[in-house]
Amino acid sequence: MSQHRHPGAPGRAGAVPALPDLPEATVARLPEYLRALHHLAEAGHETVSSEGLASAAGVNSAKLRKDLSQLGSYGTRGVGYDLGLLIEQIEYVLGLTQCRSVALVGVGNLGHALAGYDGFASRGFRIAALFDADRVRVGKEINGLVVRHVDELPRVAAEESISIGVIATPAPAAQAVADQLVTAGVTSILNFAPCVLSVPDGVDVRKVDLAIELQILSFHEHRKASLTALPVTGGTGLTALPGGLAATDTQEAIGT
Amino acid sequence: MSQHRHPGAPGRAGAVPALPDLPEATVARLPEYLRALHHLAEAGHETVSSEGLASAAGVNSAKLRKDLSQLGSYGTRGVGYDLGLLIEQIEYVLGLTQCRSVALVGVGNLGHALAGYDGFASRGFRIAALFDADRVRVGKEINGLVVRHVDELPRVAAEESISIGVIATPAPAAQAVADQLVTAGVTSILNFAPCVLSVPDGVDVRKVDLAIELQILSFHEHRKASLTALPVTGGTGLTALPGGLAATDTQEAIGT
DNA sequence: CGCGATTTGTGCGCGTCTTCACAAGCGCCT
DNA sequence: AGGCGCTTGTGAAGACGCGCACAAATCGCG
Repeated sequence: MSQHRHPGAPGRAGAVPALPDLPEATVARLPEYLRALHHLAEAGHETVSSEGLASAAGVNSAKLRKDLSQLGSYGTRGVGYDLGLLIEQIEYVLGLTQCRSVALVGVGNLGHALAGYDGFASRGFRIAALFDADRVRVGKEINGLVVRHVDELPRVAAEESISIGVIATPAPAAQAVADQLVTAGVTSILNFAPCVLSVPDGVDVRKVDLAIELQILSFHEHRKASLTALPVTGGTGLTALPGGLAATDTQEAIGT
Repeated sequence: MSQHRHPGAPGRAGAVPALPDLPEATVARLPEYLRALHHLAEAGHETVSSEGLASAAGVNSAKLRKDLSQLGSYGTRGVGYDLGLLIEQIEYVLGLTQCRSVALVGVGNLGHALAGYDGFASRGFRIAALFDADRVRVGKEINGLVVRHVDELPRVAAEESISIGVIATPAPAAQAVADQLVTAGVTSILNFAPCVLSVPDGVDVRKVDLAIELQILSFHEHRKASLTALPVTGGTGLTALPGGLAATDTQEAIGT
């Protein structure tokens, strides 16, 4: 235990070390920690305490320590965490040590923006191919990539060893595209179309629906409005706090 | 109890009926139910069972019933839910009976796409103003709206009675924009910038980070790859299911 | 060398969310 | 009118996640 044991250090060749089955909530936060770590590293820091990293990531420090402890013991008591080591570990666990190729289907309004989004490349993702079903868009060049027809998906996916598919088509076309992606061997899909995708077992689907986010905010607006309408109920109401409180990720400062 | 009581039917004038304090997880699913309901209504259905609506929304039927029961009793045993009534109720709870005005700050790559996204208008949101700090972009017209300088935000926000602010700026500018939005009286923010926002109490912030979604998928890819590397452990491995299984919202079909 | 300051790692209690299973209620058919 | 099948609404139990609080460990300094 005293010896630093890297459960899955990149140096260890072959024999994948069976990732330690992290809780889903932890996995969802690791990318945020990673971003905060890179930010701190660029600022010149060598180490960081759980408190410092937690505030940079917008989470509770105990939660952060518990999350990191699930990756192994990479901190030093009394000192904190070594930035380089921690970045290396999280990137390994997230599978970012290899550059992953992404296929983007649907270069309409949103797809066009995604194709040009530089946040992907900077995180180790390479948009390897663009597809669309509209013959008008096929052949157009976006950000150095030529839009291909979606029928070419199986062939190109095999050539480029696509590991993630992004669906940015209208909702009616999304299921067919998902089927084609699955047939082409893609086992992870990020879906921006506002619909439920049906995929076989073993395929991961994450959905991002921009309108849903607004509707959730709308609910909270509605609730806040209904509360201020009867200001008698609550205790002191909105007591103006110091104001330095950071809202946690996708969570409102009010309520709890 | 036998009498249908609408806790907050839109007909009831004045005296906001104190929304019944829904669980956050339920609120996050209501928009998905709403979308499925509209879809079913367009298909000509009058009523729907919890099973039918659940599969259309990609969730467990028991969960759906519990979610809807928190709004009140709007189903009929032996029959199901009345589409029209349920749509009306959910829209009321989510605060969608009034059209909400949205201010979009940052009309770069992503912001440009958001400004042209028709999924907002169809859900009752009106993009009322566009802002940017770059003088080059100010004055440009996008989708019938003129881009204004961000300094005009306070004045315009008051004129247009903005209720939600969307931040689509680069990360370094996001905090300053958030501060300006808060100062202008906006209490709900949707943040696309990859950074943590610090806002005073009472302000809701939801964050959407496209790169994080990809990193989560990358983790699952990595895990799946490490599992197939040792095919002895699991039971029968990927037993090809009938294939009609719907993946639940932002949740993978594998695992658990 | 010892001690105190500091920080990590974690056991534990609590609240939330999910799921099962079933009683209660409704409509239809005979 | 009565019974039967179907569906909702909900109690209870289990799983999961969160945050406190503290023991264990490490560094620096006298």
